[in-house]
Amino acid sequence: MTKGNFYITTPIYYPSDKLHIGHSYTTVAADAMARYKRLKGFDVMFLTGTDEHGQKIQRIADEKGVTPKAYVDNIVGGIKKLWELMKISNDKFIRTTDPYHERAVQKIFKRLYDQGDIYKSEYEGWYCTPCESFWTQTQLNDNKCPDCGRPVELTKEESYFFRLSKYQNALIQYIEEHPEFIQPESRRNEMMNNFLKVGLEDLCVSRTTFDWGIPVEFDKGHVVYVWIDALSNYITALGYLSEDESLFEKFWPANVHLVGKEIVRFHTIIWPAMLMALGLPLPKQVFGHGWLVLAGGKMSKSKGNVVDPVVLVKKYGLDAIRYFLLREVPFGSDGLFSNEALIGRINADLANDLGNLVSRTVAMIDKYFDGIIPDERAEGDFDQDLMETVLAAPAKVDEKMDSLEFSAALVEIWKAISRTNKYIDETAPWLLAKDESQKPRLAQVMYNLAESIRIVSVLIQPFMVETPEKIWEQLGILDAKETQWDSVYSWGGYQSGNRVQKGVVLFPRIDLEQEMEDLSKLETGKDLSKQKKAGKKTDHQEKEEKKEQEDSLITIDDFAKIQFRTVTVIEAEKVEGADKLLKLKVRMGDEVRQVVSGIAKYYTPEEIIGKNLILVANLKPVKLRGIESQGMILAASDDNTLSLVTLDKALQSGLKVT
RNA sequence: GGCGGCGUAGCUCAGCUGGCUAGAGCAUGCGGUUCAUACCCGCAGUGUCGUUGGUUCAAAUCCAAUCGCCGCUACCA
Repeated sequence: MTKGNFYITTPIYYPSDKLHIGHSYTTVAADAMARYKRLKGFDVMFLTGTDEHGQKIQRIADEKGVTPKAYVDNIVGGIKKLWELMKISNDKFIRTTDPYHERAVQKIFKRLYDQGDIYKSEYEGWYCTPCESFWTQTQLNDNKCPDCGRPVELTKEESYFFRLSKYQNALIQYIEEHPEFIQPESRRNEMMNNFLKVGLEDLCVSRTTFDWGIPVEFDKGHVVYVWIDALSNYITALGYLSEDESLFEKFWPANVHLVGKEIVRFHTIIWPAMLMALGLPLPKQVFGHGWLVLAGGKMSKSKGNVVDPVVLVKKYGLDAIRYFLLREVPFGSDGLFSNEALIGRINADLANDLGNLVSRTVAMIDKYFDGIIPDERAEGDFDQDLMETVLAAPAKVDEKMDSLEFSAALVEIWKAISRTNKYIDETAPWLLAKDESQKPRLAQVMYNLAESIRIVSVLIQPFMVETPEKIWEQLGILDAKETQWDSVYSWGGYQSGNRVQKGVVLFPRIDLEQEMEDLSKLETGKDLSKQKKAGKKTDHQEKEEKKEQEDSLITIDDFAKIQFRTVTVIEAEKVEGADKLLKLKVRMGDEVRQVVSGIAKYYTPEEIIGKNLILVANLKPVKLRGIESQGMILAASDDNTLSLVTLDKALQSGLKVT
C-alpha cells in the first residue's frame, strides 16, 4: 500500500558539547521531510545519531575525570532529550558506540583490508596537538596549522590507508552522470574543481595515538579513525553485515543525506568511494545546506541572541522555532539568525496571519451559529477565487518539498492563508450577519473559511507538530479523514456538524522591544561573540571554539616559559614564491636570528628594516618554505590590517620583555 | 593564486535560456474595516538593478573590465 520507501539521514553529531540551534536546523529539516513523506504514504526511515569516538572526546573525558563512555552517555542523553523536546520523529538513533555498529565497522574494515582497498603504511604528517589533526605539507598555512594557526610537529605514525585515489575516476564519472547527486549545484562544482580533478590522496583510516575508537581486530593498537567509523553509520544502522539485513535491503540506497556544507566533501567523495569499494549503490543525493549565522559579531551581545534551542523552544514554543528555521532561509543558502528576525516571523506570519485567522473564524462561527455551520448555504462572489488559490497550494507544496525547498513550500501555504484573510474582508460576514435573509450566504462564507483553514492545517503538518491539532480542536475536526494529506486536493473535506470551539491563542504576539530587553538580561555573563557561526559542525574536523576560553587563564609560570626579546630588523626580503612571507634578519643583542614571517601583504622589506620589534625567542625553529625561522615576530591584526608590535621608545635589542 | 557565487526599494530577497511602465515579504505613511491576537484589507511610494565600457531594435538579465563581499581551495622553492 505504500508509495515506496524513503530513507533520510542527518549527520551523526559529535557529542563533545551541547548542541546548538545549528544542529537543530539540520535535524528539523530532516524531520520535516520525513514527516512529509510519511504523510504522502511512503515507508520512511529517518536516521540520526551521534559520532562518539575520537581523541577529542577522550581528552575531554580525561579532563573531567570520567570514562569517555560515561562522558558521551551524558551528552547523548541531552541530545536525545532535545530531539524529544523538538518532537523529532526519527525512526532510529544510532550511536557509534553501539555494539552492532562496532562489529559491523570491524567487518567493513577487515573486508576492505582483505580485498586490498586498505593497506598498511606509515603516515608522516604534521600534527597539531591542540586540534588533534594531521595535515599534509600542502595543507599547512605558513607551516602552521591551517585551523588554529599554531605550530605543528612532524610526526610519524603507522597507519592503515584507504585507497581513495583508486576511485577518483569512478567518482568523477558518477558525479557527471548523476547531476542530482550533489546539491546544491555550487557544491558539486567545488568538489569537482578542488578535489576530484586535482587528484585524490589515499586516506588515513586508523590511528595509534589514542584508543577511544573501534579497535582494528587484526592489529591491536590501531583504532578505526573517523571515516569508516562515522560514515558507515548510514548502513550499519540498517543492519548491514549483521544477522538481519532486511532493513538494509529495504532502504538502501538512501534517498538523501542531509549535511551541512562543511562536510559535503566527506559525504560526496570519501563515503561514495567506500561504498564503491564495498560494492554497494551510492546514496541518491547528498544535500549540503547552508548555515545559520549569527547576526553581526559585536552587535550580537547587546542584541542578546539566544542560540540554545532548549531556551528558544521554551520561550517561544516549538512550532514557532520549527517554523522559523524552515521558513527564514532558503535551504541551500546561509542565513542570518537573529532574535529580531525570529520575533518578526512569529508576529507577522504566525500570530497575525495564521493564528489570528483561526481565531477570528472560530469566533464568528461561534457567534453567528453557536459553533456549528448550518447546511443551508448559498454560494457567492469570491468563493471560486478563494477555492482556486487554496487548492493550488498542495501541488505547489509537493513540488517544493521534492526539491527540499522548505521555505518556498511554506511561502505557498502562506499564500493560501493570506487569500483567506482577504476573503473575510471581501465577504464582510459582520454585514451578512445583520440580515437574516443572508444566513445561508453567511453559512457558506463560514464554511469556506473553515475549509481553507482545514487545508492549511493539514499542509503545515510536516513543519509544525503541535499547531495542526490545536487547530483541529478549535474547528471541531474529529474525523481522521479530514486531516489526511490526500484530503486537501479537493474542496469540501470539512464536515457538516463539526462544532467549533474557541481555544487558546495559537501564537501570542510578542512585544519586540520588551523581548529584546529580556533577552539581553538572559545573556549576561555569556559571551556569544565566540560563537559566530551557529551552523552545525559535526565532525572531528570541527574547530574548537571553546578551547580558547578553557585555556585562557595561565599562571605566571606559564608566561615565564615564553621568552620575549627585543630585536631590531637589519635585513628583510621577500620569500621567493610566497605571497605572504618575508624573510627577516634581526639583531638580538649579539645574536642574529633569521625569522620568516607572514606579513608580506602588510609590510614591504624596506619599511620594516630598522624597526624595533618583539620576538618570541624560544620558539622551536621551523622551516617555512624551506627557510628556517628561528622565532616569531609579534603582531596584531584585524580583518584588514596587520600591525607589528613595536617599541614605544628606542631600546637596545636583546632585552627581555616581561 | 585557482574555481565558484554574490552585489536589485530602509531591511531580507525573487527576477530561468535578454523584451510589456523592475517585483514579493517585512518595516514606513495614508485610507478602510471591526469578526479577530492594536488584527485584517486596500493604496502609496522611493530604487542611477555595484561601477565602467561593449553586443543588440531591446539588458537587471549576454560579453569585457573594474570595485566590494562571501564560499571552497591552493602556493607552484
